[in-house]
Amino acid sequence: MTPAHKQMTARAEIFKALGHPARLAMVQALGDGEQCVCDLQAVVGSDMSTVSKHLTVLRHAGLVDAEKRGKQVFYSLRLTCTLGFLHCVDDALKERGH
Amino acid sequence: MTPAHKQMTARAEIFKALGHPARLAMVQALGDGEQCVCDLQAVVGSDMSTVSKHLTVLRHAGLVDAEKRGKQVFYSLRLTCTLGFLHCVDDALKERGH
DNA sequence: CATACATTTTGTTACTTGACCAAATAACCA
DNA sequence: TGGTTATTTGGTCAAGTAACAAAATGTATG
Repeated sequence: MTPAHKQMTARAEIFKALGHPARLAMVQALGDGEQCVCDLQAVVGSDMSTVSKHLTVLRHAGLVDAEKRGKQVFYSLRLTCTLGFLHCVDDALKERGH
Repeated sequence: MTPAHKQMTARAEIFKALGHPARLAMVQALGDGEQCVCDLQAVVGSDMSTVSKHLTVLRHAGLVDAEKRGKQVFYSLRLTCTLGFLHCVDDALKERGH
């Protein structure tokens, strides 16, 4: 694998991690500050185990950080520039709406 | 499906489209200006039919535009803010490298 | 120590994706 | 028109992804 290809693969991991509605919703929620898994489950509404797996994907991609405090695990947004790009994406989607 | 969920799904389409090394490489190449499919095939090095399918994904996501001129089809970058986010992603990856 | 609680891990199953090949379309040229 | 080039489409198959349920882990509290 060439270095250029390696770089593209590393980048793609990040986009793949963001390429799911539930994970995007969680990233957006984390824009307001850290949240425990239970909070995020309330946001996306799926099974807790499913939510946990989604968070693992985001964590491995380096998009979020996890910190255990007591019984709970708190997640926070690491790659905050994602929020800015989300904004641009939304503008583009809005335009297409008409 | 709630409107919020619908919005997340629409966003996710865009990230999914970017979640592949070949498609990212093509988006980056298009940052320099429009390119025909043959140029993009040279960039990613896969079968032309594979490249064409990748471009279909990018087009459906609204990330690129296509215009046929003569025998060739020229693709151009539509969602140019992607390049800025790519830059931020690269910075994050660079940090992690050390 | 036993129990309850928050989260993760491990199956299992259905579904989606990506690669290549071969065939189809579309535009130009002799 | 017949041939050549550029691109897309359809088929097939292996690999990856997502959901839920059940079991496992780790941490506080009675």
